[in-house]
Amino acid sequence: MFSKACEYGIKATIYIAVKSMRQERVSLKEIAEEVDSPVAFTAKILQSLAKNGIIDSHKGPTGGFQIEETKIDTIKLHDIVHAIDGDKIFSGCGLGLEQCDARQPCPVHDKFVGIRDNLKIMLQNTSLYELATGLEIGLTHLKR
Amino acid sequence: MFSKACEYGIKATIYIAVKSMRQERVSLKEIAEEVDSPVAFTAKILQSLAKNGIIDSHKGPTGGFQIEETKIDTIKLHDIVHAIDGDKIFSGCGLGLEQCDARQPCPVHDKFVGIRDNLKIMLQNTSLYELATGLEIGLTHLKR
DNA sequence: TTTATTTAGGATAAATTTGTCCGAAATAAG
DNA sequence: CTTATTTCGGACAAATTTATCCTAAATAAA
Repeated sequence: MFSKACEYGIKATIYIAVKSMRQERVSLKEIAEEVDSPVAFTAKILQSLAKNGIIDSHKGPTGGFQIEETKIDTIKLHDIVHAIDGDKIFSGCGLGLEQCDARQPCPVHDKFVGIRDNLKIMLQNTSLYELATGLEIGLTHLKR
Repeated sequence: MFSKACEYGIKATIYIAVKSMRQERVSLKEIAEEVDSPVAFTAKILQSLAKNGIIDSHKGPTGGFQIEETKIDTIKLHDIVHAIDGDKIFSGCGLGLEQCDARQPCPVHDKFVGIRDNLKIMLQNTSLYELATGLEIGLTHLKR
């Protein structure tokens, strides 16, 4: 469903959010450990999240990643996925046709659109805040 | 959402079904043309569909692919996807965790399961017959 | 100012998916 | 039986995704 890059990116962002709610900055190394993801690859993903304004990055000693606390509940899962994978998940024909819409649909158009709308709505309605809170209170986990 | 292999496989199967309803067998070449897919790659996909009993294949002159007419309305989109991609679309954690279930969920577990159940139900409820019929009466299309 | 630490970013490599090529096997028809 | 046609199946190649490595740039602290 999601690419590996997205999986790592979502996990990392949630972890950063939890720490940010405690006014703590986290290093790439710590993130990769806590999220069980390859360090260098995770670095790339965090880079693109930073470029997209989802997270803040700081170089040097005491550097690391963090998220503005006020942003944590405005950021949605949708924003994270979009920053990493673009909108290819949300657009395009289910069977790969160039021209496919309600007027000239492919055989699965309607059914496919329905599912994808569900996905999009879910992503747009899920806030980073609720994901981070669930993790912080031990309701959910990020490793293994 | 679907792999390229799946996209080609679904389109090919629908096309074969339409022809089979007219008691016609179709060659790989014709399928690839009508479905706008790479010939050799399509051959591999048809091979695995044949091995999985979704379609029948016949070698030699007048050979080609077809689907038992009685099967056309019992075959579901789910069967095609499953034959090509296995059940990796239907199982596994949304964030790639090894252990993730209702008791020890990842942060997106519940939301993800909901979407995937929708997808599964849709695939299980969509028959090859309805897809083929829609194409035959010109309601849908497979090219471009 | 120097040093240690941390992210940025480019080059490269490994793995997977997508796609091609070609000879073998089957089989219908002359 | 021979030939032409069609799928089968293995080897190979290209493209994309995933992952690593290394140097540069920034920056905090001694």
